[in-house]
Amino acid sequence: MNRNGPPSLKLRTGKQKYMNKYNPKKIEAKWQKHWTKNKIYNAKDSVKGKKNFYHLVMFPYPSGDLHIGHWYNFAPADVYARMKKMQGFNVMSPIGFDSFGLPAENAAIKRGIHPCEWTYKNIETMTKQLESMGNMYDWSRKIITSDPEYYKWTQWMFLQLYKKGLAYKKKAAANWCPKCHTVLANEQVIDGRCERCESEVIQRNIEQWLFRITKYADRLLKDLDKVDWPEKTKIMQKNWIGKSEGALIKFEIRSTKSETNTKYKILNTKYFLEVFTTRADTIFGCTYVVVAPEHKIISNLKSQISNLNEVNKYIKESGHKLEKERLTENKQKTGVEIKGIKAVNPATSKEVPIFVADYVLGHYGTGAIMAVPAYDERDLEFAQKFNLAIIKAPLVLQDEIIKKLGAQKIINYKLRDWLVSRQRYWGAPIPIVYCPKCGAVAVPEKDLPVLLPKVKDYLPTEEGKSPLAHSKDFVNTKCPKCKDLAERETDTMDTFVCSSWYYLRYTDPKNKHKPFDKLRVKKWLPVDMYVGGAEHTVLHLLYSRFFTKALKDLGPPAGGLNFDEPFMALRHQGTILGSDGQKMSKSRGNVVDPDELVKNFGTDVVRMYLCFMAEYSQGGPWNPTGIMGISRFLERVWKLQCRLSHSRRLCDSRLLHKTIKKITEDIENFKFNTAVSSLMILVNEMEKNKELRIKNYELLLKLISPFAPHLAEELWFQLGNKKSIFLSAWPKYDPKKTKEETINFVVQINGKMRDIFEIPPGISQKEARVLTLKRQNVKKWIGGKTVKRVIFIPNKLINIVI
RNA sequence: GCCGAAGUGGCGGAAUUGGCAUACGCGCACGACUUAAAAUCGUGUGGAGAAAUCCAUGAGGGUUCAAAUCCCUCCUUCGGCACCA
Repeated sequence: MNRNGPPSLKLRTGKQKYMNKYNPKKIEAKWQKHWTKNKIYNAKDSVKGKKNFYHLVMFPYPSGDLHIGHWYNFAPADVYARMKKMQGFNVMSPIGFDSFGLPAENAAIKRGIHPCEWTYKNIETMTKQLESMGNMYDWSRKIITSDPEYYKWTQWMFLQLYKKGLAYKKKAAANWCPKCHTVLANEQVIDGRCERCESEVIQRNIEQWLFRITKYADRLLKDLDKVDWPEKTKIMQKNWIGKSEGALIKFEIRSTKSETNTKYKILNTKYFLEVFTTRADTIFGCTYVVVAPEHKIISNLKSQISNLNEVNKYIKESGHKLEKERLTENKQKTGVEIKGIKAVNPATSKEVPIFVADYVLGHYGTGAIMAVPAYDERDLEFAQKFNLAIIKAPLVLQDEIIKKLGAQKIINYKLRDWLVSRQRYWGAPIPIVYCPKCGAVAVPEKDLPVLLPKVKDYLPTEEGKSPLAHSKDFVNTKCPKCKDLAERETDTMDTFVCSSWYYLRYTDPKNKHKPFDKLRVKKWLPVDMYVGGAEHTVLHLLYSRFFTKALKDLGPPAGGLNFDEPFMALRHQGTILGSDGQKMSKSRGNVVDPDELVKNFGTDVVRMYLCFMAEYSQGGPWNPTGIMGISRFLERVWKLQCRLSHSRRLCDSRLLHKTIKKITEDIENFKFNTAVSSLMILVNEMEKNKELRIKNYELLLKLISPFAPHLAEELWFQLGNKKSIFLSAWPKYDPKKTKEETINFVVQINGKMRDIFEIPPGISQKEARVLTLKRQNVKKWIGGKTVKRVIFIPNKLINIVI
């Protein structure tokens, strides 16, 4: 250890020049090796006398390059984890790779390399990059979601959900990306476009697998109260789940055979059209009703509809529309009246026309609405276009009318079931076999994993089938039940399925018999602190919460978890922009390369600058010269060693205690920028004295160690310590010493600051007044005028109103 | 359109139960060291003014002894949702 430097700093005091130079490259490599060798960051499942603390960052996708955004997520998070460790927690901070999924595949296709090779090569590169950060990861728990040892259990999870009816297959319109050749979950469609390639998404009828997340809508909403998450994120999830309370109201249908006959009659078998509304109070103003194109009334009553051809033509046209067209801003409302039938407004008993229009959504509520143009903008627009009656009828009491009409109160959610099948190669195969006799059969658990074959032909196809469908070896199998010839499901799972349970696997990454050991999970979960991007608000974060709840409900052996929220606390990092204030992109040429920065400044400088440069949740533009400030600062910390002495002279014990308090609280609150600033103030102060007590230097090293772990460790050992600084205790402060000895007392005249002087704490208003009025400055400002009023804030200020 | 966050020196940003606006850093200027430069160290640095002082936290109003902070109206930027009845 430390063969090149002096054996110990203890003797180097006073005039002696520091002999060794701060060489980040050398010490960073040295300590990274040392930490790995001594496994100081490997977490044991329990340590006597220590509380477990599960610290988690969102695991990266192996894109092949650890960019500055990753650094901004991981480095400050590591500062937090290191402080927790030093505060005496048994911290687990694992890392892995979310390696299945569309983007890897697209990139692989672009470069003509097999997705598998591409992915694992990237994992290798990124592992090295991650190691260069010097974070306190427990590498022994590394997981890779595309490893059969991992996706075996992803498949197992699917089967548990399937057995409980939480996974099901159905044929229905789904979001289809024509470029990626796959269906997408609702959450993956942004502005009517594919979130990956930005192609316009179209609706396509395809057989697909879904998870019944809607069953958990209410709990997903309610349990948000249990977690310490950014309010913004909670609100976004709430909006996404979209709860609304309303009523189902039945409109009876009357019909006539001919268009000229104006008399409508009740049908032989009574038929009711049910609408969902949150505004039952406006029912007297309902002048027509609208059904969605896919509403079953059209086929059910087709014999009664006199303009069936026209209606069917409209339905066909609206079905061909792009999802985007249906939702754009220049949405011109379209529709067709369904002639031959009328609906009866149950409140007024009047007959109203029925329309089919695609501004009503088939999948929400009952797919039918009562239109009240006087109280609803959308209905108004439609009514104006089609010349329909607009009646501003007085509102009635909601509850009373619901009762009177015998309507049913219900709750609706915007949330839709999670579509998990993908017609792509690079994912975990869905473990289902189709048998001509037995139908869909789950692959027995003992036969898992269903291995993803390494096929040459991994390109996606337009026909709506996974590339796996071309692999006969894969498709052809035997029915697990009757042993007859059968075929495998060829779709793979959405990568978000893999990431919905990875935080559980970290507790038991090598388990061959179970996805995880329940006791181990109990020791670590729920996650104490989760740090990652806000872009996952309605995807990963919602899905993981669903998984946790489902696993809890499933009970043993699948789950039986004793918690129903996976992440108790959550923090988001902001986005780092290029120095031009724009999003970083290769075409703009404003990309910041962290490897280059590490090469030039060292990891510690990069870590600390990321902490310092902005408010963490905010982020902001990269300032290429700002990093110099941190580089200089660490250099100065290094050089402080030439001032070391055994003298009992303290730098300023109040400042020391105040700094400990400030930094501890700032890190706890993810205010890394002001924590670094406090460190700078402390160092500025220490530099003012010629001598620095070793004890105080050690304290500084501890405070700086989460930010600049390598530098702190090096200097810590140079001082003669034999154990890692990260095994030492985080400094504590004396609350008494964080208070000022004297107070800078502010004098305001008419609310403006005119004087300031020192007072001992705790003096009374009377004393303060006397002292104040004696001051020359104050006399000048009062100038013989009458004092009308005096406001005194103890230990702060006095305001004299004249 | 709806929901949310934000707007402070030349720049990144501090300051929030209302109480010294601009901490800390970058940049800049001057000085020391140097043959010189870099590095380093020191001093200064919101604007106007000779000064006393005045003016400044997106704009305009308000509440208050006192407002970056609270209220109202508006503007701008960013993030999310977007025919969900």
